[in-house]
Order: sequence, then C-alpha cells, then structure tokens
Amino acid sequence: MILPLHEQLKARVRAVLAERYEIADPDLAIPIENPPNRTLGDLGTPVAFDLARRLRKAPRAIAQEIATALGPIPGVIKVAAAPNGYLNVFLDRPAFLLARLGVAGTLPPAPLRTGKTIVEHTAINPNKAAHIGHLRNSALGDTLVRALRFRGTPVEVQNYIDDTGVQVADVVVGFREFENIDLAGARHLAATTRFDYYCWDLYARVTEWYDGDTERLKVRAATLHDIEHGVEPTASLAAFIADTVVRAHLKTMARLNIDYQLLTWEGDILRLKFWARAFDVLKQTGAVFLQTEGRLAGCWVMKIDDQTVTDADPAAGPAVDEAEDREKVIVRSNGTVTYVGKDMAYQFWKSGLLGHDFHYRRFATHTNGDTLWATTSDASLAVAEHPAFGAAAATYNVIDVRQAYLQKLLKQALSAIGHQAEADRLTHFSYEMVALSHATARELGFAPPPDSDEAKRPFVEVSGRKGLGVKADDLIDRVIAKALVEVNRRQGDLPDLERRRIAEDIGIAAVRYFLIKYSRTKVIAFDIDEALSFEGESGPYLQYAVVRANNIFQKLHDRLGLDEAAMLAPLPAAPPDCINGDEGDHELWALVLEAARLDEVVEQVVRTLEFAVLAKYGFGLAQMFNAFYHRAQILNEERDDVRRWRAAAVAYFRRQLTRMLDLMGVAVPPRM
RNA sequence: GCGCCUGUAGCUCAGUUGGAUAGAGCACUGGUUUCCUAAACCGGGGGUCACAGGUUCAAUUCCUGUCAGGCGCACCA
Repeated sequence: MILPLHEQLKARVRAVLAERYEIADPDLAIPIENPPNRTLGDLGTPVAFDLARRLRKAPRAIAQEIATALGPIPGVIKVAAAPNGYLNVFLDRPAFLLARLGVAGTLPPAPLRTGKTIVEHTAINPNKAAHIGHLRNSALGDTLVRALRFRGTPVEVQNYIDDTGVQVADVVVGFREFENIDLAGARHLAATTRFDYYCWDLYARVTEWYDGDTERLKVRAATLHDIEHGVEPTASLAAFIADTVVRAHLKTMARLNIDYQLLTWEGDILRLKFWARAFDVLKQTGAVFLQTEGRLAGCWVMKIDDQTVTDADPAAGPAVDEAEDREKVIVRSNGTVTYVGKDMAYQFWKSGLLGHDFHYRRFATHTNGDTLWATTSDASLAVAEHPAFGAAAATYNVIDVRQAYLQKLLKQALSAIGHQAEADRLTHFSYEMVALSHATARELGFAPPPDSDEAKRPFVEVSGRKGLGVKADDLIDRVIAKALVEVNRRQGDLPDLERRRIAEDIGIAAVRYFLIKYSRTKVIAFDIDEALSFEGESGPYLQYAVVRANNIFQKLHDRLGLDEAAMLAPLPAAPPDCINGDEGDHELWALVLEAARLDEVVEQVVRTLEFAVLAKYGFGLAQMFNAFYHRAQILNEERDDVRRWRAAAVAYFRRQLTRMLDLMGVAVPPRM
C-alpha cells in the first residue's frame, strides 16, 4: 500500500511551494512517479520542470531548494535532486516493509467511501449458451466490482435479463415451428439435455428459416406480441426458456467465480409500468416530445445532442450542413416503446429517479450462502424483507462499444430531465468485441471462402445468429482438461479429486487472465491455442509464482517448525543491511516496493477502466519474484538476518499477488 | 457522409497524468536442474513508434491533416 505515502508527499511539497515560492495554485499537480530503478530513488516527481519557467531557474536548482526545504517526512530517509531536475525520494526500507507486514509500526487507515455504486454486467440474451464474447463482458464487469470493493466502495452487482425480446421469441418460434414442443416438452428437454446448447443450435436454425422467406418474420412478431402481453401458452414457454437458460448462464459464470446480487428482468419493468412513469417525467420536462411533421410524425422523439452542432464556431453562422435535425424515436407511432425507452426507465430506477420499485424474490443461493435476488412483478411472490436495491450514487453499465450510441442517449436523457449530476455519474464501460482468429474459426468448421471479403479481414466475427462462436463452457472445459494433463504429470501422487480441483483453479486463471490482459479498446481475435498456453504471460504464471512463495513457507514450517510470524518477529532488531542493499543489490527492496503498488494500480484501473494495467502489473510482479527466487535462496541461506529479510519480502509479495489474483476472481492452488 | 476506436519488433500486445535508456510474451537462438517446483531463470538477434506538420524544456503519449483497418449512426434489440 503506497498511496497514503504519495498523499503525504504531495502535501509536503505543496506546503514547501507555498512557503518558499508563494505558489498556492490548487490546480498545480504534483505528479508522483516511479523512478526507473532503485538507485535513482523510490518515488520521484518532475514538479521542478513545471516551475522552471515560472521561477526563471534551472529545474535542478529548484529541485535542490525543495529538497532542502522539505524537512523530515515520516518514512522518508532522504530526498535528493537528480542532475536532470527530478526530485527523488528514498524511503525507510525496513520500516516500510515491517509496517506493511504488521510486524512493527502502523499504517494510516484506508479512506472511507460511501455512496453505493451499481455495476451492471453480463446481460446475455437468455436464449442460448454463453460464448467467449459474453465472457469478456463478465470478466471485465466482475473485476470492476472487485476493484471497487478493494478500495472500499459499496457495490451492487446487477445482471439485466432481456426475457421479453426478439431473441427469446426466436427460440420459442423454433420450439413450435420445428419441434412441436410445448411447455411440458421443454421441461422434459431441460431435464435431459444441455438445454442452453440445444437452444444455441435451434436459434441458428430459426435465423436460417427467416432468411428463407421474410414472410416468416410475421411469426416472430406475433410471438413477441404474445410474450409481451402474457398470452398463453406462448408466455409460459418463453418464461421457462428464459429462466432455464439464465440458470445455465449463472452456472457457467459461477465456474469463473463470477456472481451477482440481483437479476433485473425486463418483463418486470414492462409489467410494473416503469415506462409509463419514466414517460411522464420525460414528457413533463420536454425531453421527449410528440413529433407532428416529417417522416417521424406521430412518434415521441428525443433530440440527439450532436457534438458537431454544439462545437460549431458561432462566427461561421448556423450549421447549415445540419440539414435534418437528428431525432431518436422513443415511442413508435403505433404506441409501442422502443428498447431505448425501456432502458431509460431502468436507468432512472438505478439512479433513484423513478419513484417506483420492483418486488423482489429469492432466485438462488450462492455457494457462500448469500441470496441471489431477482425482481418480480408478482406481488404474491414478493419477499417483504430484502436488501435495498437501486437508487445508487453512481452507475457503471458494462456493454460493448457497439452500444456506445445508445448509452450516450441514456446519459442525455438523464441530463434532459434535469439531472446532470446523475448523468455525470453514469459510466458506459465500453470494450471491444471478441472475434475469432482464422485458425480457430477453421477449427470450428467456419472457414470463409477464399478470396471472399470475410477471408481478407483480420478476424472472423462471432455470430450467435449463425451459431458461430466458441461456447464459454466448451472453452472452460478444454482449458481445464489441458491443465489436468499438466497437473497429472507433476502431481501424480495427489488424489484424483485434488488434482481436478487444482486443474480447475489453473483453468480459471488462464481464461480470466486472457480476457483481462488486452486493452478494452482492442478487438480480441480469439485463438484457442493461445488461450490454452500456460507459459509466459498467463494466469497460471502468476499462480505459479505464489505457489512457489507459499512452498518456501511450507518448507520452513516442515523442516524448521517456523511459521511466518516466527520468521519475521526478530526483524525489528535485525541488521537492515540486506534490505538496504548495502552490497549494491536492491533486488529485494525492488520486489517489496513493487508489491506495495497494488493500491496505486487499482486506483489507476478504476480511473481508466483499463484492466490490462492490472494484469500487466500482476505479471510484472510475478516476474520480479521469479527472478528473485532464482537468485536469493531462503532455506539454504545461512546468514540469519539475510534469510529473514528475504522471507519478509516473499511474505509481502505473496500477500499482495494473492490479493491481486483475487481481484481477477482467481484462487491460488496448493500445488502446481 | 458524420461519429467513435485502432495502427509500436516476424506474430500478439504493453508503454501510467507528456518525463529519466521504447518494453513483454510468443517464435528463433545459446545456456541453467545432486539446488525453496524448469508452468521457471539467465543471455542473444530483431524498431522509420503508419505518414506529414504543429505545441512543449521534453511527444509513442497532446493538436491538425493524410493513409490503412474495425465499429456505430433504423418507428431492430
């Protein structure tokens, strides 16, 4: 944990600037950076560069003046001006490490955060099995949830279920038109097959069927109407399909240690007339109005804020090129609501602006005993005692980049009804999609014809409609199977069940690391061989580093009867030469300092929503440890103080990397 | 047409709020195992940071333009 130290340092530098140069500019940033190596310092700031012009002095001279004026700072042993003008800070290494291990000294308390944050992620159409594209959403969403909780933010995790949309309707059509299966038949099927896989294939067949004759789309429209209006037997069949597939999704996600607190069902938003409520507000404020002329006559529309209009140079006159006003239809001329409208109602509820609430029912129980709640519109199913849902101070919607336009409309709706603050606290966590590498598409039997446009593209697009994609469970199964082969080879003496569990931990790490390690703005061209690789930059590499660290303590215990506490207890009185690098070797300290940066990295990750940074940090930390591990022995080290300082560094490292892995939902297996 | 994103080593990607010597994995190649686990470690080769301007003490990073690729812009969801 290093952020409190950053804050302390910034405050001191700020105070010196005020005293000595009468600079009290609250906007002046004091960036705290990490010098490239430990000889230069442990923390550094280029603040003198900014001041050079202002003070008409060389950066180095300024840095020197600040350094002498700073005075003693707790935890800091030396402040030095580098020849190039950087101001570098050297920390009290033994004190730093011992405080963080809880052996001596104290740490400042973590900042208290209030204000519930809602994170909505996953939101898979409940009409077929989940695929890798969905996994990217869930892995990012779940990591965001864990990162927010890590820094003390209260979080409510929601999974939105579109149970009344076309996609579910399509599968209902398939059941009836192709299979002649009714509710009882569907129940039987669900009890005897992989229902979500069955729907996957059926859905692809239905889209093909529509393509054969567009007249058939009328069947879809009629089915959708029946679902929305609760017309039997269609409504019950649709509800059963959605419920069954959602449970399959939850099971898939649970394999990756991803869970939720509330499932919000679109059908409930409809039946509880959330839209009517939201519509009132939108009409009252004029955000949505009835268009009386043009091609959208008879529709209720919302004006779309266009950057090009607002940013236009006023001197250039009115934006003549903006020939048509851009308007988004919210209520169609036939009186039905578009899904944007439904989404607005949901968002108003999330932001605490609807003045209406769902009923709630228990949907399932997590392995830890917690209840997974679901919304309901049926008062007879409602449970009186339930947590308070919705009405959050901030919202994150985890949805891929293709929805950016609609998420912008959502934000705009909030500000249009006079809630700019809520709009500002709504974040579209957008990320690029997952496609398939050509090699993997070929392996799945989807080779585009040579010389076609498809073949020339850098990747092959996943398509649920075509049934083209890697199913999440298939991927997880394959990765675990691969891990099991490796575990069997290395840990043959362990019982079957134990080996299986280790392989699962490893498989989860491989999949989750893979989904996190790319920048969110980058399309992942998913390649199965790459995902199955456990060498180099991979989840298992990180786990392996912690397993080795844990092994050292296991061996210390087995051979010498020493546990971690006993190993570390004498350190406050031990000579600190080893950690201070008096022999010119700063590797041990470098490992400690890097391990301490977890909170800094989490802050950065929450600020930028760039989880690749977290992944790279974990990998880099594991790399540092592995190098250290090879160079600095502990069990075979004879100098007592050296051995204990090394053990302390390893103890802190394993603690921090274990926490980092937990942020990805990854556990550390006992052996690998 | 308009908007958003991307372009860095053979391939896949990092590069923080503009800051110290542009990095990693894979692939290629040479080495390390009587040693706390070789899913590891150490070394080597490999760069017009797409291109052209601009701002700055400092640009892979910010701005403008060009080129190339991806995505989005429905009374679908």
